[in-house]
Amino acid sequence: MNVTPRTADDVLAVVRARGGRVTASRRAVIEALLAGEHHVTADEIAARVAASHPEVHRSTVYRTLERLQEVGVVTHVHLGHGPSTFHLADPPHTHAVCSVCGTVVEVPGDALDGLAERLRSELGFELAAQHFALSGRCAACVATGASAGSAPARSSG
Amino acid sequence: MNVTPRTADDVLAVVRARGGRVTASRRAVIEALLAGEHHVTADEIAARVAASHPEVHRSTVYRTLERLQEVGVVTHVHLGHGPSTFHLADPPHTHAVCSVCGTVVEVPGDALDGLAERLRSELGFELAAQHFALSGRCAACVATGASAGSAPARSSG
DNA sequence: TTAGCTGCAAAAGGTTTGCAAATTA
DNA sequence: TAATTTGCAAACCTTTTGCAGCTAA
Repeated sequence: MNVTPRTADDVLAVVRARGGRVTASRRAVIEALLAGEHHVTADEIAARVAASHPEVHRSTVYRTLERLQEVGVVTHVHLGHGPSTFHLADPPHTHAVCSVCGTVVEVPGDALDGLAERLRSELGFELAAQHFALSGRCAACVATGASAGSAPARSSG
Repeated sequence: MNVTPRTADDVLAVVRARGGRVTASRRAVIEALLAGEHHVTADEIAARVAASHPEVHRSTVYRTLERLQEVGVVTHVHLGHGPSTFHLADPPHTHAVCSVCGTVVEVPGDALDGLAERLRSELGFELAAQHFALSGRCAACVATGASAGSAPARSSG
């Protein structure tokens, strides 16, 4: 049932179609999502929104993100120890996060097909590969021999 | 370098071998880990510890868990939206969490070998499959047709 | 003795919630 | 009008930190 709208109006149309209401706050959140990098935290979205709409409260951002996920146009991913990150629903793909330097690697969409197949046949488990990130060490850190220890990279100090 | 001790004394021996000190608090935390289910949150550990050692503060639990991870006898996994869960270091295996009912499925250790191989050859990425859980729907929920919506199972209300 | 632990209290994120006022459909 | 949505403030939960005293080695 997921769509992949590319404009704020598209997204808002879906929201309205599902009985949600179109408001300035929501448009602002959606635009922040459209303008953002691949992975944006709720806090970053709130900051972007605040730039043009200082009135919009963080709680509204959270509630809007929740609604957008219900509608199916937004997804969140747990990239690491920090906060969740959000992005517009995209063609299925997975993320792999380096536990040393925090780099996010995009994993080809079909890389988990075999695993998904096996989980389904052996355990009846239907994999949703987008919801959680894989963890490990990126090529650079493997080369350097760097190790994560117990204090992996944090987004902020 | 990871070992898999099965008694508190074994674990404490490793701690001492690494320059750590053996204390009542640490023994209590380790015993809570030994007694616990597969996946235990820091809070649950604190509760167990408090039963016999009311003096032990939550912060001590966290610091002890940190130390035990440095030593390599404890691991933590992000099972879902909630807090991290800890367990004694075990032979490598992965967890798959049902986003509907929260059931944790143990995934055979070699199930991710193919993926790991591919990540390594294509991206140079060294997968650490134990650190994050996979997400999806378990056999039961697939059968029922249940869907996660935006409010997946929580561990506590 | 001395480096490492501990308890305590307080703070730091990240996220949620109750409520009354404002707003959309 | 009726149901949603919002802002605000405050709470909540998990985890971290500063510090002074205690303790294992």
